[in-house]
Amino acid sequence: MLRTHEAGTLRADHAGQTVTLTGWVARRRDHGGVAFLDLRDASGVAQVVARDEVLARGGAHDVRNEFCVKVTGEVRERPEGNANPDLPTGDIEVIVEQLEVLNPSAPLPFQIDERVTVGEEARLKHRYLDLRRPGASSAGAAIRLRSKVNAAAREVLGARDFVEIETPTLTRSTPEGARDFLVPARLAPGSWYALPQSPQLFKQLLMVAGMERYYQIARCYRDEDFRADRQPEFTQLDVEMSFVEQDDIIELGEAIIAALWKLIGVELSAPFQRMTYADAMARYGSDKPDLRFGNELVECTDYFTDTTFRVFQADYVGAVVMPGGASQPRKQLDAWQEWAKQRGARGLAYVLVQEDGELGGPVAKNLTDAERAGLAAHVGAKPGDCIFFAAGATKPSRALLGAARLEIGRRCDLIDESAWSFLWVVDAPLFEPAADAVASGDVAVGAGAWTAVHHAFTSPKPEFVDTFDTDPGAALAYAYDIVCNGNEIGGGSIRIHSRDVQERVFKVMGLSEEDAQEKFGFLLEAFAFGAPPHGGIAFGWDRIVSLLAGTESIRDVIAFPKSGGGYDPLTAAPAPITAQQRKEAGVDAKPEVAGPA
RNA sequence: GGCCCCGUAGCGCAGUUGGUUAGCGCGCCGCCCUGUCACGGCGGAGGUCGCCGGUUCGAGCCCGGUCGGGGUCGCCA
Repeated sequence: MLRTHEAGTLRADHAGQTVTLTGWVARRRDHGGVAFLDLRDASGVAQVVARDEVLARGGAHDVRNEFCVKVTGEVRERPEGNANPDLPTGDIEVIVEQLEVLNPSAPLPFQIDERVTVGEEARLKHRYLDLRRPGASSAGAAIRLRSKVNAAAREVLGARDFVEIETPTLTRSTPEGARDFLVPARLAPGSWYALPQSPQLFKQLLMVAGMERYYQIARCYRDEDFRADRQPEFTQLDVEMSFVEQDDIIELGEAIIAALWKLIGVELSAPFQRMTYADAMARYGSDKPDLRFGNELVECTDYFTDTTFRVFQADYVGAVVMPGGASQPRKQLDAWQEWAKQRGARGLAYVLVQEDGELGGPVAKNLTDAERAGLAAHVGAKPGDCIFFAAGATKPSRALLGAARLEIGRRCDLIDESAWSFLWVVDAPLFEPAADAVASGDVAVGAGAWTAVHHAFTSPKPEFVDTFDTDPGAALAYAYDIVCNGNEIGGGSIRIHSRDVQERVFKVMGLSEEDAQEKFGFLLEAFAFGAPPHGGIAFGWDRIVSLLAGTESIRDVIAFPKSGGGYDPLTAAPAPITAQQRKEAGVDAKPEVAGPA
């Protein structure tokens, strides 16, 4: 090693020792006759003092920020009154005897200082400098935490005899949910690999292979539009087990999550709360409710069952209360309408509960005296509150109210930011009407009236095995999602292992025998050879690390993230290819026509 | 793809109703400084105001378009 000690580890009991440190000049305070350098390495910072002959020989005056240097000198307790209580190494300093510049630094594109704010674009373009920035909330600290998170998960899984197995990243395009990234196959012009959206099919094959307990910290690829919490390549902790039931996977999931949160000093008590999908939707208008605060939706359909107000003559009427919302200025209430319209709703009806208990707002005068009399009590509103209503089809109305609940939680400061709320959402429907999926632009896998909510290999719960194809709308999936503070951080299911059930599921989805063979033939064939009952789960690793690190975005926990549009500001990828590359890749090969168009 | 916000010096930002030479902090360069710790002092350099077009006597500012970034909804089993 070029050094004998790490800068951040020096303490008063090192006094008298001659040490050699290596690192970067974090800051210099040059007094002419004496110069102080803060020398930073990964362990922290130590003050280095250069004086007299070292100064005279030159060097110390010329050293600037972020020069990479090697310093040899004696550790000394700082003179009386000069200790710095803000630094772990503040009691000591190193008196330079030798200073060697290992590598100078060009002027920096931005300052490497935890106090200075720098825009994300600049930080990503010079990510290696961004990662060099110190501090507990720095990007570098998040990346280091991520490594510990990986290790903790491996420890839990290793102790339970899980096998870590890598699966291909060049694979076949299969109709899952998202758009595939495609890679041209040079040796088969006109044919393409796809990057996996997840190792789903491979991990099921590994169960057929008798591995019994598989996991992988797997990179996944989905070619979809961007969001703050989305990257075109992202990471899952992917797990699959044979001979298990839902409770086994849930118990394992809780053990992993508990081990991760222990890293940040949080002791979680298992088992976590469970809630049915139906409950979550009814009470929170979301399949991933944030339980750090209450303020639940209130069902009002029955309350208004005989109403004369036409807006409330709907399949569903629900409400959510905004505490203290009655005092919002008109402009603010109008802004809520805009907010609702942005979400595709017509608006957001509201009633203001005045301090004297009278109801105000445009909706109130459309209600009968009897409706007005009991309304505040029915929804649990107090004088001074605002009641928001949604009426119409059940699903979108609840979604709107759920979004309003979250917005109210934020605006009214109802969320306990120090709390960790974990829950499992279970008993989701197995299918949804394909019309819903098509209406929302989804690409239905099959041509049927129904499409899988989770994916086509999710088993119905045992009690629906006989009836799911005669009454698809009622069937519940043997699936589970884990939710933390309103974020879905993982989800999985017990898979179908029976040929018969799988064929019936495909049939409900309108997937013909031939289609199924064409798309998943290799999996179906594998299942013919004594496939064991199995199930698993995948955790959204980036989001989990982001929650643990307390960062706004998953970008902060990825070493080299992409910015909007899938662009990498550092390498400037994606980039054009040469004509030669294009020719070799076979990108322009004309596929053979399969049949009449 | 829809909607909203932002592009001014290397970085972070200000710039009034459209009006003379576009400012501030940090950083950068030079000189000075022996106990600082976000050291300090003096001096200096650095700008096609994202780009194209329009309105105007005159545009950083107003209008249209475009590119880039961020957010949000759609989408993401």
